[in-house]
Amino acid sequence: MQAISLVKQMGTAALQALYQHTADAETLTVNETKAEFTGDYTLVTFTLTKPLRKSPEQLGSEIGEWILANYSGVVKDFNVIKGFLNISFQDSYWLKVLESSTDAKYGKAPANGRKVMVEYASPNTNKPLHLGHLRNIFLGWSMAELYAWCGYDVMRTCIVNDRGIHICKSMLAWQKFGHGATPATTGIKGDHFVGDYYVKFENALREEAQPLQQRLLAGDTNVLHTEADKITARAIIAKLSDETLDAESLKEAEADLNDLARNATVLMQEVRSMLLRWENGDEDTLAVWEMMNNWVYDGFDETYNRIGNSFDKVYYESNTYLLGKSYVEEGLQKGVFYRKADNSVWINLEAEGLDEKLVLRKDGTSVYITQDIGLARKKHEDFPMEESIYVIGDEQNYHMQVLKAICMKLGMPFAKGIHHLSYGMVELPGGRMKSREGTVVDADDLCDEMEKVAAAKTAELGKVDDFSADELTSLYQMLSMGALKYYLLRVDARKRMVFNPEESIDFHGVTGPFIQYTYARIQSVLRKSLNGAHLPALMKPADIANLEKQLLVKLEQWPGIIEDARREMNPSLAGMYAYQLAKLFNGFYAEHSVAYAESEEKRIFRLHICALCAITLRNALHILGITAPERM
RNA sequence: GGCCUCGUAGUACAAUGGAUAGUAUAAGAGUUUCCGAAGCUCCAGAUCCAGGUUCGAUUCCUGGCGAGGCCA
Repeated sequence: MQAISLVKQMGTAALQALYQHTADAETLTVNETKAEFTGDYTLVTFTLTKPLRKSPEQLGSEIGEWILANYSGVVKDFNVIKGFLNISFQDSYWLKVLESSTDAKYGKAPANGRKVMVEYASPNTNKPLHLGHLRNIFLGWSMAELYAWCGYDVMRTCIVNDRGIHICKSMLAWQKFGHGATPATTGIKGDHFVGDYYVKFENALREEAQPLQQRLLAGDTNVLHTEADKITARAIIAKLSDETLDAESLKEAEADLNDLARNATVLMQEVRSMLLRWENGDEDTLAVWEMMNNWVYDGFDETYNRIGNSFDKVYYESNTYLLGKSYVEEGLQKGVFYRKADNSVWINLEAEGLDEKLVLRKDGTSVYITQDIGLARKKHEDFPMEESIYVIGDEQNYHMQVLKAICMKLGMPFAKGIHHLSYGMVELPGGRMKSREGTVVDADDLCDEMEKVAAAKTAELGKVDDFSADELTSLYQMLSMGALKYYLLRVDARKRMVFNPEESIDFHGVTGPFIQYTYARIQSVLRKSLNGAHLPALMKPADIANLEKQLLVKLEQWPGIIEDARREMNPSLAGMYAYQLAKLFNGFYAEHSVAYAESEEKRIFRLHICALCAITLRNALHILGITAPERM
């Protein structure tokens, strides 16, 4: 049992025995004892004063005495300061932790027979991956690792948004301006190649739309094709001349007018007609579509490969976007959905605290949520999981609430297990990334940059001058990814975060390389001390120094930390833990010599501490998708 | 307009309602005859504002100010 649970258990037992007071262990407050006080763990007694009508000090003493008497095998001593009962454990309790020092999977849970699916990344095929995708991918990967570590059968999946108006834009631009160029003929990575044509399209569109917008502003609505658009435009134009309008509304109105102009262009007409051809299965259109998407996938694969990502199963929207419609009929029959006079289909989620939501348009086409219902069902047919995690940005919080609520109402068996791992956007020091302003940080560029820095720092220190070129490449990969992944994962997933390029390539402080360094350092000590031999059997030391004890206490927490991280879907807990452990180890290492310890018992004892620290650091990094190098 | 997040040192991040609110970075000063100095040690700085609940509030509630997002 984890020490913290043990203290809670002792607490509840004491309350029962002393006061016949039944308390749930989870209601007791137990913390690690602060460094300035004596003790390992602290039970807070303030909370008990009201039901038991005793002073916090009195409760502390009485419970302390009782625990000392009844748990003498575990508890060595206690002291009471105000409402804090500080408990010290026997050394033997902490020494037991080292029984795991030869277990490479210390803290890993056995298989529990449960299945979980993690969906993440989910890119569009019209743009290369960027920094935001990286946070998403690293989170998804790490969640999968956390679940696997906790004994689950995990499937990593991805839904590729490979159809729709956006990819048609790239296709049209390529047909118009590409002159048959390919990634192979130009030497440009496939996803960037296709992305470039998307940008070319947007530029051409802007050029065509601008004069139309000017004419609209001048009151000439004849540039529009439908009567409805003309009416809308007149309303906007009237609004624009309203001098009482605030700046924000003015901007909105201008944007609306701009949309009208864009949609009135020949280019947009061509794109829409291309989408129709695609939907009707036109062979030529499908051929171009397939060719260009494959270029993109080649590019994505290259990036996935260098960042160490892979999926067990990839879903394509082009295969799944029609699935949801079949559930609309089912929903209507169950009375969960209802049809309005205009033939559109809706669901009322007001009882769930949400709104009325459209699930089928009046023309019978599905909306995003309908497609998502279909995919959710399909996933469960493919892999009957208890839990299904969606790693998606927090701008889709509402959408995901709706998806879950609808699946619940439809009585889908997996509905309760749907979790939205909602993460915050990555921003730059100057604010949000904006493609129009060219501030989007490209994933490939970023990886290149990180590798350069890793190479430069490694060369500067000159510790691995004997490495081969391949070994160096592999090391730079580990270090650059260590820095980048740790930087993006150390922050609570739910929160917005700022990506500062300068800090992200720092190798000091709370960083991946700091932890990697600590690991490599321990490995070096173990190599030299053991000289290829096995770790000698643990010998009980005469005493345990403070820094040694702190390490044992920290190591003992590992299995609990990782379970917390999984349950809270927060990999940063594993990241923070790894940093704290590395930090503690470095402090210990500076103070105590391992190889030249004061006695043979101490030397072997410390070797065991080193071994378990190394194992735990390596495992913690592994869960973050980071590889720990033997030397660096 | 309706709904949802978030406001902590210069900056970036921590803190199940608990002890003097932690850590990193940026600045300065130390530290290598000995296991890896990408390390370690020392030295300062913060809870947006106003109320409320509580023995105790960064945390919970109400109002304000500020930032971001979603919906039509």
